[in-house]
Amino acid sequence: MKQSQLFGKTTFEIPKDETSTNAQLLIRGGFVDKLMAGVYTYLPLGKRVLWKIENIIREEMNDIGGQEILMPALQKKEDWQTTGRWDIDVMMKVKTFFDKEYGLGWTHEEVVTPLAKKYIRSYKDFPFSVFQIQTKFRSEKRAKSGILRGREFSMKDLYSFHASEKDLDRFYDEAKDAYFKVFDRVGIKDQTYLTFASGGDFSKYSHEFQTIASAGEDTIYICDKCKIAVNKEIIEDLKNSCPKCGNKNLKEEKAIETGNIFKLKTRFSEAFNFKFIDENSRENIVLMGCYGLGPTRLMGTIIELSNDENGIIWPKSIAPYQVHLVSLGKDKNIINESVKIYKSLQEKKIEVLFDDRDESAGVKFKDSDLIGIPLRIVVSKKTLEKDSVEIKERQKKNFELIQINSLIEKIKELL
RNA sequence: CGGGGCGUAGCGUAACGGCUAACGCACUUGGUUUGGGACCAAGGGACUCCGAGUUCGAAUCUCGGCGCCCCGACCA
Repeated sequence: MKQSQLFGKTTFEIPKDETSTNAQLLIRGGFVDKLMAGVYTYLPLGKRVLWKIENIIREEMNDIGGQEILMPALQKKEDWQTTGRWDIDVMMKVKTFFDKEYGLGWTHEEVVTPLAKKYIRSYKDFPFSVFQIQTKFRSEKRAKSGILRGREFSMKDLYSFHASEKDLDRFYDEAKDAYFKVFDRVGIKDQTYLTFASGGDFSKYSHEFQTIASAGEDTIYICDKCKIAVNKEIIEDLKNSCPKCGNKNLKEEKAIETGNIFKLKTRFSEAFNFKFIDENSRENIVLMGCYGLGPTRLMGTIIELSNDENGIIWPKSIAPYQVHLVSLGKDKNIINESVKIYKSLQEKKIEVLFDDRDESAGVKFKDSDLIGIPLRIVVSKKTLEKDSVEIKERQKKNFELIQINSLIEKIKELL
């Protein structure tokens, strides 16, 4: 992609109404645009990052047998009334000209349960799980912290269905592992803790995945021995101790809830009377689990964790482009060589953003740091005199001069 | 939803109740520059959030609405 053609623009000014790091950097870097409180447009750069995060999640969900579907965001009022959740304050409702009401989905149990019931009757069909990556709507009383808490946001929600509690437990653990694989691949595993939290109206405890960050809204207590944590909301129930080893010496931290998994058990299967026929030809109630992970929140969290005074530092796995090719100077030779390199990278399927703009070196370097692409390659008069280009990793201070004919090799080594 | 703050050009800001609403960034044209947010010259762009009121006169004061941000409560 040529940067001169890129839709979206970097800006030096800090948006007045944004105080969170993620929103400031995303807006300044031209990744997102705010339409209103908690509602953002993802511009080309931001959309690419989101796309990569979603794909990582998608792969891990596929790996544990999740089958991707897409459910409607516009939902039936009657189904929400069935579970008694129609009149919940986070629910956004829409009304037609003829006063017919619909709900906008903030979760999908009310769709997925009747859906599964329609197709599944026999024990032979269990277990199974379906997931989607979709837009959720929540009427937050106060949207805040940039893309960390929006009123419209992207969500991966997985729902699993089981014939026995034992099988639900098994899958629940597999999902837990899959979540940590996602956190590992997007570079925040070390800061992310499996956290005991309240179970809502479904079960005693649920598990959250809490990522340590000063921008976090949650307070958790970490047991260093077990690498697990407890959410403040239940720490007193547990007598201020680790639920695994009883350790009372817990460390308090601020954290962002990046994921949440629940054993729903029979909460929704009962509401919708979702039963199956077992081996003995008897009817049995279905057991369910649900597993949420928000790509947009994950994106914001990663920025909160990975930035410096100059901008974002994207992990390689989710950077909008792998390489930022920056040409300095208007000299024909420089332009020709840069275009040549640009084309050769494209041929090798290396994702490259080519800063071909007629801007000063200062502007280009500042923008490059702000956008935060992992590898920066500079082509200038100086480097060309030695048939070379300069290559620099975003998170490092020093650069290296490298011969143009061995550039591709070097890039592959660094990526 | 309670408390606080703020709405002026695309963005960031200025303007005592009084002249044609000013400046920087961005944008357009021409020229000089090109290794860490360059310079010169010439331009275009505003129903000062909306609606009432006070006043000879309102961006400025008053009331109401809407929006945005922060703190809290609530929440993926």
